Amino acid sequence: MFFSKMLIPTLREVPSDAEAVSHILMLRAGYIRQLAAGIYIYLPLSLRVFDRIYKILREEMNAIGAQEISLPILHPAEVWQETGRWYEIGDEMFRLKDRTGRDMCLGMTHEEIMTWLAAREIRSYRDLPQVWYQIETKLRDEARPKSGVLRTREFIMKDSYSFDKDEEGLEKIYQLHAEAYKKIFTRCGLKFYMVQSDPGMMGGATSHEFMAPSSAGEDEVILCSSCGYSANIELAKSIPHKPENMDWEFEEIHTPEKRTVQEVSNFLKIKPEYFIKSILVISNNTPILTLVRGDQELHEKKLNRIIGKFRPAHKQEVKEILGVEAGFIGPHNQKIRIIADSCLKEGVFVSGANKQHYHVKGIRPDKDFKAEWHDIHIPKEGELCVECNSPIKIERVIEIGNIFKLGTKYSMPLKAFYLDEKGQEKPLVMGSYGIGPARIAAAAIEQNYDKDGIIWPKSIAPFDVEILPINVNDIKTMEVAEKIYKGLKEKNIDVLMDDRNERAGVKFKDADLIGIPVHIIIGEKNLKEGFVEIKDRKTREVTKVKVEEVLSLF
RNA sequence: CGGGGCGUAGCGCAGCCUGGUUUAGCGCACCUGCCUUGGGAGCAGGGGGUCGGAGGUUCAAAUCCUCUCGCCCCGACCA
Repeated sequence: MFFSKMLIPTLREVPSDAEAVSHILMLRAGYIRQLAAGIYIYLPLSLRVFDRIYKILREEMNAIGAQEISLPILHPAEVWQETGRWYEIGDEMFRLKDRTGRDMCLGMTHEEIMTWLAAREIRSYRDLPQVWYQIETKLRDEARPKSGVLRTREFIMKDSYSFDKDEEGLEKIYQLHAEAYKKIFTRCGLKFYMVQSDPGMMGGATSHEFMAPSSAGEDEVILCSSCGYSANIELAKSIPHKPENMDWEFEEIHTPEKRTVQEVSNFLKIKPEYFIKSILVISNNTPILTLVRGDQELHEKKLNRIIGKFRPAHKQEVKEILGVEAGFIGPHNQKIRIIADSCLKEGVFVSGANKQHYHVKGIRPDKDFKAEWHDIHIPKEGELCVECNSPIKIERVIEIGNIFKLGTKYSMPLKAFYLDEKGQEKPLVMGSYGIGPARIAAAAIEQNYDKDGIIWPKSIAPFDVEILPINVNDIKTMEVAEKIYKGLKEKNIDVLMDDRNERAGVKFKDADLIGIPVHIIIGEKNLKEGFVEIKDRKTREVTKVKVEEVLSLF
């Protein structure tokens, strides 16, 4: 491919509304343009990257026996109504009507449609298992599209769905997917972790996420380097360090106008880790008192899984329900439900006294209050692993894939049944598995760039080699350039030739920006001695090579 | 949806506070010519703007006021 024939609109300056590295570089290097919030145009260079990612996806999916099919993006409402998601999902679903007034929606995922198909076409245990996948567009009306291509409203996803006769079969195909995913991300040149993830409010099911470490990510995971425990921070458990046990007697202390943990801590000269932080929340119109240690924060998602939807109580409500101003509330003598973080189970603490301007010191769990114990704090770096007691690390990550055990959540309502060996009708046991190719590309950039531009992993680069003839008006230069170009193409190497009549600086800058892994630089001076240069984009190492020997290196 | 920021040429920005010396400007990009060819060259000439939109105040609005649309960031959300 010749540079002059390809749409590669590079930008010298950083577009003002881009912040994430991958966003800036994809814009500057001429890979994408933005049409509207969360809606992108993919230019020729990015299509080449995607094609390479798709190829890897197909190879690895086919290798585990998955079959590619293609489902519509436009769906009739009825299918979604049957599983109830038509009603459960809110504004995130794009909805529309056809000309006859029939309700339709744009697919944000394809469990319903795949199950619809399975319900019609799978009848016998002899047909099982089946794994179907597609690489198709999804549409979600995201509340906040962000970070360029990382969170968009329209995006392509590789999604596969497995149908089995039982849990055992599901487990097997789930593991096959996990292995395939590891191969895929490894082949794409990414650093990644497979972590436990929140299966959502549906309960029961297991799920894992594949996470590429990057500061541009929206998620955080905790990692234990000693036993390998890894989980999304939304459900990750951890053990906070235990402070030395104090042998305080129960006593009320006057703490005038001292409300926050920090204020009381300073006032009493007692560290926050000896405090019980009491937070009143309202769930289902019922007040619940939640307790975390003074140096911890309440993890709303974790609490959400225990008590369902909730909101913090208003100041006025605290006074009405507990009879004392927020800031002086505590767990003892409370009659309402109490949920406390496990790290408060042992020890002697300070908390509000349920009396204006007073706190109590020497409060003991179980003796002075009863609670349901759960891990409800936000984990912090350096806390201990629940599995092996080693210090944990926290890293920011981009979610690049997930795998889900669905069970019969979709097969039941959509009546996707099969007949087993005994002629008994049973629901298909399902799993679903997703990968976002655009996120792979963006994560690859986030993990591989320098001040001059992108450094693509070889496997997903838009081209393998870029040839840079410095002076296109020099006949000898062009002769050699074209010879190498042809030779590489014959070897099935994807090569971009910068045939533009531009100054050397412009070509070098653009080549570095675009990030093709290998550059062959053809300059007049070197050529006089029979040499060209081969430059490694990543290491910037340049080697002089005899013109005749170039092709043998590839 | 809450909080913050920003909309002036393709891109990056100045001008706005304090309305009129602005025929709306600068850098880059673009077009023509010369020159140049190893890290985004130089000189000369040139094209490109309903100042996001609507309404209002005023003799006069990019500039002040009201409404509205769009985009970005933080948070909530993310089946």
